[in-house]
Amino acid sequence: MSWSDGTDDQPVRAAGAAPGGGLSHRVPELGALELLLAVARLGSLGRAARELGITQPAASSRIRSMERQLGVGLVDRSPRGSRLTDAGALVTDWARRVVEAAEAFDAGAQALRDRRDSRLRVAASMTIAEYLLPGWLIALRGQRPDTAVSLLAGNSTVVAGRVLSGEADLGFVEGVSVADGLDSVVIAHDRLIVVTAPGHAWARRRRALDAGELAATPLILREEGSGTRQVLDAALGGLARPLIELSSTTAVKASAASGAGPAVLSELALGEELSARRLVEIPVEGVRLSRDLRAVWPTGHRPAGPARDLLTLTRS
Amino acid sequence: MSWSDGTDDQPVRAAGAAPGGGLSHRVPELGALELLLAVARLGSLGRAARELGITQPAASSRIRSMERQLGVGLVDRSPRGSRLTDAGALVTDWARRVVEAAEAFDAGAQALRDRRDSRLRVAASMTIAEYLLPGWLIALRGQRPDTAVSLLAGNSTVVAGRVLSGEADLGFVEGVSVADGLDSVVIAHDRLIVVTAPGHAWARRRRALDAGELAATPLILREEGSGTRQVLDAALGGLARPLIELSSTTAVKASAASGAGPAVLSELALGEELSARRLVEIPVEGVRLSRDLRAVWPTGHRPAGPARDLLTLTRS
DNA sequence: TGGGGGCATAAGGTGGGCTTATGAGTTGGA
DNA sequence: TCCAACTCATAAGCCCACCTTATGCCCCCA
Repeated sequence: MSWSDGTDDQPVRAAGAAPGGGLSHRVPELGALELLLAVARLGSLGRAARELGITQPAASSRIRSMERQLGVGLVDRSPRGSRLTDAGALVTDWARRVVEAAEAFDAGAQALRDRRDSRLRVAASMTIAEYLLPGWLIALRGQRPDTAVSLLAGNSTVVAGRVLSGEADLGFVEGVSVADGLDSVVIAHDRLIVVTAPGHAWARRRRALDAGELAATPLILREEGSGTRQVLDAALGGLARPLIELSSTTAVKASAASGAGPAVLSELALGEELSARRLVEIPVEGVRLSRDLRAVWPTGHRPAGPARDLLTLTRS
Repeated sequence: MSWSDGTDDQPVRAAGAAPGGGLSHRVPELGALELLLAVARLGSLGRAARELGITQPAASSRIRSMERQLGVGLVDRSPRGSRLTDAGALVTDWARRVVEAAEAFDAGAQALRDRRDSRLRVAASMTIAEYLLPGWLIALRGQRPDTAVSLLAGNSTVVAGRVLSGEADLGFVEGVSVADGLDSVVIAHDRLIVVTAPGHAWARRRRALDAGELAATPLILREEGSGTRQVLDAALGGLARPLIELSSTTAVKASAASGAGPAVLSELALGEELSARRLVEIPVEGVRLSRDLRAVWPTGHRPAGPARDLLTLTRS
């Protein structure tokens, strides 16, 4: 073997596409990615192994097999510790994204268990549960690690019912009206955005779209009955014309990004697509495409304890 | 066993936080998440199994063990196929995020191998390689599945050198100046953003910050020498005052989100943090915090073939 | 010069996930 | 009416990936 001295600053090298199929055969398991992050942070295979509760040989072998799998050296080993290579630093950044998504998955899934001993029972609409709640739960766990949270997801009616009946301590709903017997506070805004592929003609417009143009143009949309569709129909007066109707937000994004046409999506569902310019936002004026996201609780029973902690987190 | 009829619309239930430690023990492996997505899309365990190249019993067992692991039923089985439960739909949405991050990881890692047969050799600065290139590679793979891409990441000087020497077909750099002998086109803008936790005093300001205020306030920053730090120092005239210096973008985000103070970060590094309001943007005026991201190639040798395809993808 | 921290290698155990083989429920057409 | 085709579940067995323990080499420093 060769102890590299860790000072060679040769740039990262890399190459080629492969046949494809079976993502999990080409991407290391989550445990290996976690290990890589620990090595990057702690500067030693052994320390990283201890932190994850495995032995040093296990860590050594796992990093090595990850390097074999990727075909790239990730770590410069030396008798004084281990540092990432340039390629390793890049891979670690990409790995961090995967692990962060896994953390959000974990936070959500934890709350999806029906546990009687939970100290905070939350009811939330689908959009909020999908996009916002995992992040809140991670933040709440950071502040109050011992707070067990349970989540019930449903439409606004279900959420209101659970909160009113005391089966949930705090609710989160989207929509303009709030059921009788509930107090609420606006915690965020769900804005619908018109997007196209960067190459689309609208991406080069200088003027904002108006309601007439939007209503006259066939759009890539979620199916009728979806939340975003309802808001759009209401804003346009029930006139939205579908170019294609798709059943998942992901399919709509993919279709729009491939240039099939303009799409309308919640800004919560976009994010990386916009910053990476896979999709670009088309300004719109004269159309009310936003709705409030609200926390709700029984009138007069201002949230206290863990519910108050969560509410504080979510408010601007 | 019981064939559920798939029509019971009871809402999603869920609960509680757990001790912690060992993310990979609580989150299913990537292969299992992929399988879940395939089941959701195809509506049948068997079809999903065939698509992934495994047998139906393997798929059945894997979904079942995932349900055990998460403590939540994900799929309603019936003799006519399988549909997601409400909880399963939510879990699937979260899983999709993980798999998308894994796809970006894969696209990047593929390109990080040193392959001689690659048809397109790209050199890119770190920021671009980290945040933008994986998405471009996924898009390029969608259009030209047979194009093998190799990636070399380094600073602007290295990138320019490789492109000039013909070792790279196309380069991507950040910064104001372009080396002699290179033509370039602006493909995107890297804007630095001032962010704070939502509870920070600045989040309630009505006026935009000016250069003086920004220079006078200690900020959470990347270490000296980092790209974002250079831009900030240049914009402020070398005056940026660090409150804390951290060595990774992630650490800066975490620190700012916990309320330690204002931070300055590339908008590429933010995204979900902003839309989920873990961080909020503070408007700034009178300071030039943006720089161009450019594609570069040897003067006169306009990119052709795969390089042209990639260039087209990246341009607005 | 010995101790401690770093990493690698070798040998052995265990379990998760795969396969094949089979059975049972539902649907629809011969 | 019954068989073919689809769905999923269960059982038995195999194999490999990953872990552990035990050991050795290298380097630095007191």
